[in-house]
Amino acid sequence: MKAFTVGQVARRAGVGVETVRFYERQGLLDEPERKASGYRQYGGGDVAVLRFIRRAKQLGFTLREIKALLALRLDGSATRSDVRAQAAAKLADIGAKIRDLQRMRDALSVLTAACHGDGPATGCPILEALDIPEDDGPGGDDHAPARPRRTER
Amino acid sequence: MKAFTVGQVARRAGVGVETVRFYERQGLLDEPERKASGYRQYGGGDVAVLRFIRRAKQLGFTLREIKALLALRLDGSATRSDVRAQAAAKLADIGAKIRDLQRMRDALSVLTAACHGDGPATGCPILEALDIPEDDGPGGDDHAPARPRRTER
DNA sequence: CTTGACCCCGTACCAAGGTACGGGGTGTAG
DNA sequence: CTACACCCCGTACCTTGGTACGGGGTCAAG
Repeated sequence: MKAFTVGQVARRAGVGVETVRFYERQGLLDEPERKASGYRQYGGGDVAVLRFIRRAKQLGFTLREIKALLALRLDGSATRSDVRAQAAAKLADIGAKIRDLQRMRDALSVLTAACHGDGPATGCPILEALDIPEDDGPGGDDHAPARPRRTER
Repeated sequence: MKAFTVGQVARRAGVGVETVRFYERQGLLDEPERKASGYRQYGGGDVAVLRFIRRAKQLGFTLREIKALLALRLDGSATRSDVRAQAAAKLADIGAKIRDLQRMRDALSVLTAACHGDGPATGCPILEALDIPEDDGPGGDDHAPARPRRTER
């Protein structure tokens, strides 16, 4: 029977010892058996779980979501469509992030293209585009947080 | 001379009062004049800076980077290419993030496509792909952190 | 002069995902 | 027996970008 210490299991999974303890505290990894000395004793399954966590993290899942996936894995009544639902949600999530970033990139590259030459930074279109002149009109309270507010004195 | 209180400047810029104080602490916003009572007094330029910060955040700049951009804006010796350099770095940064997310998305959608039917979750390709069998070979210490380590006992 | 909305300050707290520290016990090779 | 590496535990700390809290002062209207 192979039994690993926390350091061995960490090394096999490619994470740090503190991380293993952290995952245990977060409920991602079951509390292992202990030796008489109090040392944690892990088996091959624990290495698999740690690697699972690593891969899922690489796919963009949060620890909270990974915890749910691990629960599905052990839940006999869970179906594939449960797993697919998680994956689809994460795909939507990733897609939204990609679109956000693409919008940022496009806006910024337009600005960068408009900024040529080597004059003083003061007139640079990038800074100018950011530097919005003060809109002092009477309806100028755009984007104000939704909280109690008096009329401006 | 228009002088605003912190609440007024916050409302005009579309941020919270606490956020204005926070930006001041972070050095993004200069410490304003004070009235005898200690109340901060802002002018139109401060509103512009706060709006600048908002826009730059939308473009994906961190507060640290925005601080640098604000410094460039005021630095007479800064050139447009200084600004372009910042923008280019951020573009590279955003591009890298997009590619990371695209890789995640592709990997996950391949898995999702492979998981069909409605059987027990146990056999689902998504979970199986994550659940890496233990590679117990002699060279099996991949991805170990670079720190002092004894040979495995 | 009271009320209510606003302002002051410092400090604590939130999410996420760990990392580090310090004081102590264990395990084993030499 | 002595090293030395490893393990235990709890707690504090880190990053980013704020948000919340509590106790107190200020300002303008009624």
